[in-house]
Amino acid sequence: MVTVGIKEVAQRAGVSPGTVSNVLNRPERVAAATRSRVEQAIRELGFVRNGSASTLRAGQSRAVGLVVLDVGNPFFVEVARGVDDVVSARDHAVILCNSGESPEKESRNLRVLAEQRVRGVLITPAADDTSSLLRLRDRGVAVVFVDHPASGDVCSVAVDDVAGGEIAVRHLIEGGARRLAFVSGPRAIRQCSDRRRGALRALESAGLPAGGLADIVVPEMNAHGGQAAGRTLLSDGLPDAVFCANDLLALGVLRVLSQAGVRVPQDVALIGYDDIEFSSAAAVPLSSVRQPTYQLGKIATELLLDECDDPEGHAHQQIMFQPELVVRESSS
Amino acid sequence: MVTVGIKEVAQRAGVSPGTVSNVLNRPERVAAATRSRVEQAIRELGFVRNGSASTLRAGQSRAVGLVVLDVGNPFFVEVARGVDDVVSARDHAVILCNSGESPEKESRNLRVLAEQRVRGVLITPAADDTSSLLRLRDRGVAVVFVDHPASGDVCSVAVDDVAGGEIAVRHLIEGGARRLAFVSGPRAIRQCSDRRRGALRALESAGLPAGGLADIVVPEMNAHGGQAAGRTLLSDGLPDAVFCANDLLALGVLRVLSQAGVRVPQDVALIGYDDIEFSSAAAVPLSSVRQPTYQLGKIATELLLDECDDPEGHAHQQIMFQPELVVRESSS
DNA sequence: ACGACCGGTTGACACGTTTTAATTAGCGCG
DNA sequence: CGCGCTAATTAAAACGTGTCAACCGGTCGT
Repeated sequence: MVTVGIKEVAQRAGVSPGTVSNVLNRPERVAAATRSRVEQAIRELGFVRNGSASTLRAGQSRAVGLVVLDVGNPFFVEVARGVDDVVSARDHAVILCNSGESPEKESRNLRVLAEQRVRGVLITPAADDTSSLLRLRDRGVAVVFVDHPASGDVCSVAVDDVAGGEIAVRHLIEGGARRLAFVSGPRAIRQCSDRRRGALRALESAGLPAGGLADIVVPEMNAHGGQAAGRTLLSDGLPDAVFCANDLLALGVLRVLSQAGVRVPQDVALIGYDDIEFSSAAAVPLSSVRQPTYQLGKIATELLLDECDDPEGHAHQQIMFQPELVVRESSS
Repeated sequence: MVTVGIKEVAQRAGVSPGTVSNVLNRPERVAAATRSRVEQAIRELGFVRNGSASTLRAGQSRAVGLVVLDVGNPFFVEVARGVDDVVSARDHAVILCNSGESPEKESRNLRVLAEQRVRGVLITPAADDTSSLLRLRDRGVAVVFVDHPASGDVCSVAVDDVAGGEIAVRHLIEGGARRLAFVSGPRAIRQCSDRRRGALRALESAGLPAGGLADIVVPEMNAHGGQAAGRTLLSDGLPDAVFCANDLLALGVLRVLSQAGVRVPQDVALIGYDDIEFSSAAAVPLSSVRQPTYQLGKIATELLLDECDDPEGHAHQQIMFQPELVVRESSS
């Protein structure tokens, strides 16, 4: 493998390396004739710019990192689409990382991103301790929280999860439920604790005791976790209704209950969260709480790149969307 | 932002930059006392190695590219898990790219990967023209085809799609179907044409005319495409059975048919492909053709990294798995 | 006691690009 | 005809790391 660099191109085109660099980065500064000569040399030699060298010289790359809790969750895939569209439009790249809800994997990913000298990081933190992120920010890497509200000195884009939990549970109560269960991942995940807070608030408004909400915590917020939760529900005795912290959990629960002969919604009402595409196609179409997912990614990225492009004149914003109840068969 | 590099660390630890580099890359060559002094300096200064400089010096990065047809498809997400596990275990990183079945986006992605000087590329090609990939390979970037059989001079890991199409359609015929429809993405996608070939072969074995298979081609192999196909089926007149080139298409078809009052499988039998997790939880649990998805990613990555580590002593392999029929309600 | 040897460390250079200041060529105008 | 001006191009100096040959002080073997 012969390494063809900028100077081989220069030699072939009969110009200096600097001119080749100009053709690549500020074509308007070089005479048309020279430019086309250089471009031809590039084609003939199959030259590809060395990104590491550019990045080294520039001090930072034209990439941003996106760290999500679970790439297997369609919610985050949709967020990633929003991110990717904006990032591509601004001629940057995305490095997608999966933390799998684990703080250790998260910090490993952040280290890699720091080594790559990304311009900024979009992240849904796995734990409430965001100190390492703020350290990153102090080292000059812009940070925006996605689906995680922040305070004051950092940008964030989120959806009101307390409100979401509240409308979900209010809906279940209006359907006649009195004894409820809340299925979620670890409480350390903010989405889980907030949605639970909303649920409790709905109970309170309805004059029901907080004890009316049974907590079922599973280690991972996916369909397997949901199935485990479903088995717990079966052995512990069924409530009137189940509120799941996301749709994957709800689908898992639905599956186990159905196999055990429990009818949804007649025996147990069920509602999920995120309104992923598959929910409407489920065995029993799933009620859910819809979030502006694509927008979340899109706006977070715009905030991030704006901050990168003008770090001084940038005012941190905390944006909060409102979720929306989607009622289907599983709860009516 | 002060840039703290290897020499600031060296100065603080009272050693030369070369020694710091050795601590980072070959810790065994440096005396324990010196090493811990350097490590402490690293911690105190919050030093993070500059990946671009390493890559530049080394000539290639410790990353591989993974280019898939659709990150929204759980099939590829599962492949990506297999890739990620192996890549992480070998202390590398993966850059995930989405070609969206478009050759243009694919080549854009490949250019970025080439600029990043990745060690190798795992790719499910969007079109049959793989010449640009072979050019990449000649430039020293290892290439492994994923879910795409190759010939001779390149590694590949695939599943026998002709056999998959055949067992799917044989199953439908055994269930009594005579007039069939095949819903797929563009014929240029190899998976589509191969599965169709298998379907035709099954028809032939059963002594049925090739005209018994109606083709419905949609631009994208996702649930939206499936819904479009479903509407076409409704307006063109229903066949006895529908074979979809993947589960997302099948879920879309199922949805439209159900809404129109068509009963599955009584009025129309339906089978998908990939056996994604959601298929078993669908309104009518979906029959499908299962592939060793995680293995696909895992083995492809091992092949790739082996080739990178020993380019000379590497013999290209073409691995072909056999798919497996999974019968559920939608076809029985 | 002397040379060979060895583990540990150093310094300098190379990797490929971008950028800045300097140089040259071209041109109109006095 | 020469002056100054602009446009085009160039040469050289970074960016931060990895490597390699050289070096140094000490230990072992004869």
